[in-house]
Amino acid sequence: MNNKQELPWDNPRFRNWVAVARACHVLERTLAVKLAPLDLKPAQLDVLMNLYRHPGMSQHDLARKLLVGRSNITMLLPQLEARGLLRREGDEKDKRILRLALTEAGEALLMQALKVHMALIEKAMSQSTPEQCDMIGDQMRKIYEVLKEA
Amino acid sequence: MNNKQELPWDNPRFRNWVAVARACHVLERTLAVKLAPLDLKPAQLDVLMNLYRHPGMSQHDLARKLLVGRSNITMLLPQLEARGLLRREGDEKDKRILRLALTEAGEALLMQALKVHMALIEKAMSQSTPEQCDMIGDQMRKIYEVLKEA
DNA sequence: TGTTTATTGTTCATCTTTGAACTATTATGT
DNA sequence: ACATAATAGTTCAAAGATGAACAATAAACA
Repeated sequence: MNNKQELPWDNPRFRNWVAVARACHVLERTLAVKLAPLDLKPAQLDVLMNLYRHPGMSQHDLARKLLVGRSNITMLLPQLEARGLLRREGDEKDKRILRLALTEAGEALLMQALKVHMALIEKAMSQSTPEQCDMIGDQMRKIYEVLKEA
Repeated sequence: MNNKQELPWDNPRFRNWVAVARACHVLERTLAVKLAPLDLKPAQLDVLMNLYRHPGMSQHDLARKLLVGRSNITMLLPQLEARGLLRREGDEKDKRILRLALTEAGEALLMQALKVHMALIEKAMSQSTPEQCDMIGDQMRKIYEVLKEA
């Protein structure tokens, strides 16, 4: 009669992870709306953020950071480059590599977008104490490490 | 000289949320890989899960649950229906509405997929104590509530 | 009742994302 | 040096997601 295995919904880990996924999804969606006035999408913001923190990175590095395919980057960058938000220049030693960096305009737009992003996250996480917030971050970093190489 | 506003990366809430988003992303990606043998994608699994828990729901309800547009559902369902995983039958009282339900085959496939999903989540969250896990879930549900109506 | 407004689901054009195949370049191993 | 592997980036076709416009139906209300 035991045709129904223990159902996932009875498992706290499952239920709680579903909540994580849902929260992520709404926040991403909301961010897209709030970013629209800047004519920027979340994926593009991710690019700008990474280039700000790691100027000179290659497209391959960027793809790995963003957890997307290389071709995705290839399709994504020309739009941003055409808007004068970033530069691509070939590495001198390794002619396969394109080094990426923000322009002034790119950095300026990033700062505007970060205000929006920041405000949204503040609002979302305003319910958590600093300790809770850090604990969440710690756990999530562990999850990332566990799954990264799986 | 204060040309750089306080940078988001100095803000714990920002850093920690980035970790949440990254963890979500890898888990989703990993799930897609592990689900491939069943010829099922995460989005399709979401559909099956919701129909299992809420049989008879409409496409509109499903779209809201999944946080996607109605047209997305319209494009998604025929594939699953053609595979005999679910039924769509018109509501008798309101002829606009299509009521959705899993078939036996759909339920069977769902159970297989849930094993995979469950195992992945167990692995990911194995580092957390039950208390931490519940706390994370509670916070995420709050975030969802805060953003849902924003 | 009859008219207006809302809701459900579909269609369609557009944009994104993806992965495989390809070119060019560098690294490795004999 | 030479052949073979691996790597960076691009191209392209296929699949997915999105939102606006639309048809059918139901609700609200005069």
